[in-house]
Amino acid sequence: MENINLAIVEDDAVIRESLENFLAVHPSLKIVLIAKSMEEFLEAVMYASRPALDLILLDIELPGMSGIQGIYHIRQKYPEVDIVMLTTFEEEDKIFNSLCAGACSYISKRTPLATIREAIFTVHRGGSYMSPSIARKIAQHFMPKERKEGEQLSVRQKEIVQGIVDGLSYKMIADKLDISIDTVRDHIKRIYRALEVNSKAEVIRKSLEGEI
Amino acid sequence: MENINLAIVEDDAVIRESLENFLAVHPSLKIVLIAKSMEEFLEAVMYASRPALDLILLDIELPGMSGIQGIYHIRQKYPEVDIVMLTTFEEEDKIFNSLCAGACSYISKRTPLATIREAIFTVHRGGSYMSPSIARKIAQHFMPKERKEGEQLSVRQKEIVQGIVDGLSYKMIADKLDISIDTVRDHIKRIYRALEVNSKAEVIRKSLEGEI
DNA sequence: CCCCTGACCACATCATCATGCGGTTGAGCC
DNA sequence: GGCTCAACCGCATGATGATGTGGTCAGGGG
Repeated sequence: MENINLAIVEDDAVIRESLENFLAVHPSLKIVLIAKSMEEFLEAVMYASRPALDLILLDIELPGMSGIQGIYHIRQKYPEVDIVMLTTFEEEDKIFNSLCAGACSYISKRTPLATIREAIFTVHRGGSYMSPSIARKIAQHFMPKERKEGEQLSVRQKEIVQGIVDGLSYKMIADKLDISIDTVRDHIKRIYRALEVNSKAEVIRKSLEGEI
Repeated sequence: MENINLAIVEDDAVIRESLENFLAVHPSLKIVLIAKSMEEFLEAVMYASRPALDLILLDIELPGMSGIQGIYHIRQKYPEVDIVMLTTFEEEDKIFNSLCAGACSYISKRTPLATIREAIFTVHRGGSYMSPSIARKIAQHFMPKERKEGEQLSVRQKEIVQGIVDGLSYKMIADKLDISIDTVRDHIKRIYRALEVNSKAEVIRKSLEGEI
């Protein structure tokens, strides 16, 4: 029933070939393209007669263009293709840059081949698989950050912050909370001191990044 | 080697008991507490002599306090405990609210018991497991949002936006990009028109929420 | 060649923000 | 009762932001 056309972009010959050997024998998987770099991949898909690519296994550390840069190129040309990152790197910025660029799965190279294959099917079914350590980093990304003591805001102050984040002016916040604009100023002065900032911009950033 | 003390908070008797029956037989798992609501759970842990709880399986739709509210209470009292959400809901806001509150794993109730048990071990080892459909939603959360046509910014304009997001004043942006402050103003005017906003606040919010 | 566009710059004006100082009032605590 | 503290309010001043009008210059396309 499922029939998945996939591409592999990986510079390490050992990994590339072991992936190829393992995946190729599965009746539902068809490896339509293998490349050692993004440049080679992009070149190849140009000459290929629209291989109806479903999914790409993509390394990050590649010679020339990085895999993350590669994601942008792939999504520009083939927005429908699912991109699965397969890499040794587990740094947060690599993970988030990949996901922000449009990858839909991120797997460690230490993962057993059978699990990688499972992930391919999962992704193709509209799901996603993340290696456990990766998933934990992602979960932590959402968690409330640690705040220095004394950086807590009162309920009222949080209401004011919310107003700022919503793009309201002091006047509008005052109206909304039914207090004087000078009181709004007062609150904001204290908030700035508590958060050690001195502009609405910083408050918004801190708030949106979960540092409140 | 591993020995995990876990609690289950779940109001549905069928699910609760099937979880209990399945998990209890495993030699490494010890179910130290079972509750039908957050209130019952919080009551029970009060009287328990610090059961050295490692992990909690938590439902969202509970009578009384919701599971998401519960996460805050749990993390306040037991910051070290891993929280695994186990629920039928796959709405984005429930997922993200849970993760933001401090859950480190989110699993659909349709998941086979064996997989849930695996997830418990994975989480206890410092990893995380998300159901495929959940993981996909999380991945999509990071992806670049669709923009209305004409809302694209030039490279230079993006640099200006970056400056704004970083909390810089016009003057600082001008210095950084080595242009006049009036030019910065000029760029910002055009950016506001392109994004249909009229304050730095809105630009920061849009930018941080991936709408640029 | 002309036109258009993006990036650059200047000047002007009003609104909003940032910040300091001073003051009241009610809730909670020793 | 006296203390502290959050929330409330007012005033004042300098800095920054928002927006308009107008202009130069270089590069790409018809």
